[in-house]
Amino acid sequence: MERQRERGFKLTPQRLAILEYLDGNRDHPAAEDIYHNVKKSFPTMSLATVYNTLEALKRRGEVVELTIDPERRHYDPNTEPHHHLICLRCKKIVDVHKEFRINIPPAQRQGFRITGNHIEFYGVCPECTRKGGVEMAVFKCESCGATKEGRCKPKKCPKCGETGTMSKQG
Amino acid sequence: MERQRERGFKLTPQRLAILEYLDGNRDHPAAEDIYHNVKKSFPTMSLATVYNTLEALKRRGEVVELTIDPERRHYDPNTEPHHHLICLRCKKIVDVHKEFRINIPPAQRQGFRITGNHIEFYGVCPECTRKGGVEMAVFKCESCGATKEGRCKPKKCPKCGETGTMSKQG
DNA sequence: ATAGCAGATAAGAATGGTTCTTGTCAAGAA
DNA sequence: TTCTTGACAAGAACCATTCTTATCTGCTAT
Repeated sequence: MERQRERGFKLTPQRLAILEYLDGNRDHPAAEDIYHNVKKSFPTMSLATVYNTLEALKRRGEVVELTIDPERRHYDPNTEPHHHLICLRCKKIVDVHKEFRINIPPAQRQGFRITGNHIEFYGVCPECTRKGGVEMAVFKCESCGATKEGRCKPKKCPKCGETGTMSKQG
Repeated sequence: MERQRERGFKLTPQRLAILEYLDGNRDHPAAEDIYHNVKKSFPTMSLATVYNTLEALKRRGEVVELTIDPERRHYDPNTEPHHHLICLRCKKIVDVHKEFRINIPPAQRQGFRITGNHIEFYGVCPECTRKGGVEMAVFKCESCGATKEGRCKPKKCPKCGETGTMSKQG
């Protein structure tokens, strides 16, 4: 990811913190995820700044907005064209780094000038497949103590929004 | 589309009106679109009823929810697996009725059990291509009088929400 | 330097699509 | 009839996102 002060994009400490969190991140975080994580090392960070920065990065093509999840938008710092695998159980999103040569015949093209495509593969991730049947577990947040029932460990606490703090309860 | 009273789904007049509006509709309407149009012939219709009905139809697999547009959810009464063409200018969504044989190699599958896929083709629709350059026009709603500037005729009035009421202003 | 400008920030209000709540009502069962 | 169930309308609540406002900071030209 470019980190230069150029074309009216000022690299402020806040933006740098967001860029650093995003850099190499493969979790497709939502704005709130970014906010909560960057806030740890930058307590005065505002959610509006996260949105502003994401908007600027989007315009500069340094981040891609994913509209896979109807609840919230997710952001992908990986801007090379790629596709996504979506777990229908735990809603996890993972990248697919393979080019598929899909040529849509002119008859189906309906006059459109096609410039790109994106494939969403739906399925069940290995973790959820393993927990296969109806097996349920309770997960507790180490940070705020909230609990949640589910088949897979939630990436993010549904209460306090922290990521990576949920662990399986005996 | 099935129109039978079965498995706890009561075919009330409201639901019938929604089903009739949806049946054969190729415009991928949002909940608000359905609400405004059904309201014409059913003035007491509530937006909550539209959402309830869409939820019920979704659970019964009679309608598919599209999360292509980050602004609002769109509903497609065409439940056969198909793909979509999206105009990046006017945000129009049209169906692509062709099966693409995409087999994702096990190395890329990352342990997922794949059950389906959906391809979004991005491009520019024929209407927007025609208006190619920077040409802009003003469109006025015949219903509420609101005006909007743009390259293509908006399907829906941004103010009153009626569809098909926008026409080009001299 | 100093003033002035442009863009960034924090805080919180506003927006708007979706969901929830409440009270009412109609249809079918007992 | 009375009970139960589900649907309805109206509006409140919710929550992700956007907007507004008032600072604040770092440039630039005077």
